[in-house]
Amino acid sequence: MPYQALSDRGVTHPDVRRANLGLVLRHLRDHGPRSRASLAADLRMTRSTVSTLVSELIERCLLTDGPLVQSAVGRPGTAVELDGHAVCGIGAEINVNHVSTMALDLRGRVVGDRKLALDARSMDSTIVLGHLADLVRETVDRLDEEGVQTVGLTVGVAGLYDRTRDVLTHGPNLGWYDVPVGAILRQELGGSFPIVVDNEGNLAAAAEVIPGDAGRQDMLVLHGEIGVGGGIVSGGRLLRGSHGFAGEFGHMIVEPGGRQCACGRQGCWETVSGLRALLELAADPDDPIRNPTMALDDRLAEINRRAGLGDARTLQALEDVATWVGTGAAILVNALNPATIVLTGYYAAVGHHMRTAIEQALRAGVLAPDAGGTQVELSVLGFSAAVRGGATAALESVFADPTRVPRRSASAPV
Amino acid sequence: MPYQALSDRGVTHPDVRRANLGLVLRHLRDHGPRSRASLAADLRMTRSTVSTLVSELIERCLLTDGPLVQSAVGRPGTAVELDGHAVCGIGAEINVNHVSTMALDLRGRVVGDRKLALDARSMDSTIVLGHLADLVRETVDRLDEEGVQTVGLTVGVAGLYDRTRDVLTHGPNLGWYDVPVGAILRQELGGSFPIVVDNEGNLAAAAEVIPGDAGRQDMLVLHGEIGVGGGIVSGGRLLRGSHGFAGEFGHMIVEPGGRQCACGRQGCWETVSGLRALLELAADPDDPIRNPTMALDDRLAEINRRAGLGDARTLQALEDVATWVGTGAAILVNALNPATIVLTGYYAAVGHHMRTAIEQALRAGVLAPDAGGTQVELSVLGFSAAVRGGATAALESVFADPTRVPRRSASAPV
DNA sequence: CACTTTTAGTTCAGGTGACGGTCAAACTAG
DNA sequence: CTAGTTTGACCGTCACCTGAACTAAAAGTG
Repeated sequence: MPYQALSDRGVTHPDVRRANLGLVLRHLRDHGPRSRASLAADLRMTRSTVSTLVSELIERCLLTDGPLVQSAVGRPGTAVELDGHAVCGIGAEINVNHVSTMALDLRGRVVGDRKLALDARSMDSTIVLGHLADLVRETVDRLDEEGVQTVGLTVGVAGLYDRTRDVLTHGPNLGWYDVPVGAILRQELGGSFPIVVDNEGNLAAAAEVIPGDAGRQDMLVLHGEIGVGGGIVSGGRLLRGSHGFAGEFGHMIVEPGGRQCACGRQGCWETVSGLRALLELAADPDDPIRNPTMALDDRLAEINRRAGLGDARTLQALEDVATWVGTGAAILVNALNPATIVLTGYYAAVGHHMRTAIEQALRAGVLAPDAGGTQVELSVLGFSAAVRGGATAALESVFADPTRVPRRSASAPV
Repeated sequence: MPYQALSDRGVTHPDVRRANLGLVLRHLRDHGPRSRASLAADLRMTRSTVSTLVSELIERCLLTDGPLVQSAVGRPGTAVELDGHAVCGIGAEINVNHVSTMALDLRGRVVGDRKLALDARSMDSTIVLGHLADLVRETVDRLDEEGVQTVGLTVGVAGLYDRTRDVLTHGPNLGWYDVPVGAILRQELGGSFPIVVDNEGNLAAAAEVIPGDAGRQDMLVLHGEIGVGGGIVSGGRLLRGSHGFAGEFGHMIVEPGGRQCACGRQGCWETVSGLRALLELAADPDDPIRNPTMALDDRLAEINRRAGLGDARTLQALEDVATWVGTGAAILVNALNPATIVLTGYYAAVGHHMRTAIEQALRAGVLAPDAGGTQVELSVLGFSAAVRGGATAALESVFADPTRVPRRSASAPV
């Protein structure tokens, strides 16, 4: 009989410890550094309990004592804060024209950032994954020399990733079908840290969660490039669906009998809200912004420039596309009632010219008054959202169970 | 400073006890009666721990010793099973033409079922709620005399119920706007058990969850009547959205510029997939099945009869509507990737004639091959789904924390 | 039939870890 | 300098899970 994950198992005393260690760690992440005494007040624990928890977290190099904090009267407390110097999580991304990695420390700071340009379509998948493994190995080894332990790797791929079978079933952009990405990478990199593979859009969505921000716990994240995708966050957690295929918004049919889509269907949302629709509306075929060899950032900058100058055609194109974005988003808002819609990808770049029309279409298409209170925001993460989300997901395991990081010698006094 | 729910608080030893008591209770619910020893094996706890947990649950009248079970060799164990005789949860529903309640015991058996016909539109909301409170009070008092304690009431209303403000903001069917249903009922009924109000469609969706059935943990529940609504279940939990407005599928615009909807928009899904669309396609205005005074069940039975006899117009109408149901469902399946779509309301009644066309439209409209593995099923709960879901939701609090039910004297030996 | 084996359920000592009280330390206010 | 306040460490107490020992009840064996 194969290993079967039991639905649940009994809670033991070490579980209590784990839960409380995680609670302290997450509280410091979500609400910033503070003294042991205020931690105790916030978390309704006794000061003695917090003291032992904090000292254990310090032994595990996850916290450090910080500056003294004085509050009105009494003995000042010593603030404790997250220690970024012991562990990191790594996020990676496999795209058509590059593979890249990003390492984040416990505080969410970038401590490693690699990118390798390649043409994935012309190469075998194992070769591409080998290159990615090299990038990861270099990052891990370098950080290891600095005493930083890698706690996990989360890889984002463009396509349908079946999490139940751990296989990329459909990666049309990469030309990959039924590739067991996770298994191949685990073989390449060994088992010193867990390796998880997920859909790129889902990871980018996860990156938009801001711990402690109520408006960022129920989100619809819309990612626009040539294709349109994204993710759904509910109660701070990513909604993946039964196989992990959730978030394929681009192929919702919003206009039956509408424009032909690359997927073979007609009227998919991305045919009217994707980057191609915007470019075709905004410019003639010989216009430089429709030159595919030009860098995307530059083309978007040019669109912004023209819109800023009041160019009628550009503004109209942005408005038309924005109306479709809002119309499609309204469908999802009726179903999901998110607190926030976060626009990423090219939407984030030119979104300030689209926002009004999006919000208008949203109010028109959502049953609940005022679009059910849903706010539209532009992402500030840029195109690194997916790798950042991957690294964050890897770090999440430490916040969930700090005992995954081994105890080291207590802080050596100098 | 008002009471502020802290994001989290420390885990204490009594919490361990609570968690383990709940674990045992839920395991018996999900997997059926079994001996203490097999509980220990399933939950990875020691037999001694299970023994104390079980005896505490018996003291709280939530479990009883059952028959002996013999397995091959060795001493037979005494199975323990859920005891239905101590507590119940109550679900209620406020509809245009009736208010109703249903009480379920811990095993999910119906121990009370009341219904009062009334015309809600012609009455003040407080009067209607007074009638509902009477119904609930009678049920609670009767059960109380039998020694059954009510642990909670969950009320479903048709309309947009804002869970953050605890107010029915928009109830067009009832003609209710900004009615604080929860507060009114709490005043009527006193505070002896918690009262929660939720959207009817959401509760009906929650009722479709089958504990322990993997295919019923990630669901899209579609409820068809004149309007179309439903709910989303993710990981066994209802997705409510930031204000509780999730699940308003009927007003997704699936056909821009399409048929006029009662909500004022054009092309809403319910204009092509609701009961009215089916009736108008299937029969002329003077046909008895379009007679609104005739009971809905009878009209649906007549449609089934005609379809069964092979009537071309009826079959074509069912197929046309089913194609729209599948087309709209495909939009949501792309976004959510549920394991199962459960059809309720009139869909459940005539769904066996719609299923093929729905599945075909689903496969055509979902990016993932084979509709992402999503299965279409017909609900067997009928029109009582919402009250049943409400009662289940109320009982859930006991499964989450069995210590909510007080200890009584140990089983009196006769 | 007595005896061994196997499984079930209870009892009790032991260990983990949170709680609560005490106390020294460190600061402010008068 | 003294009184008052808050912090953080230390320690006894208590809740509750674990594991070993023990009894109970069945089947199999000679």
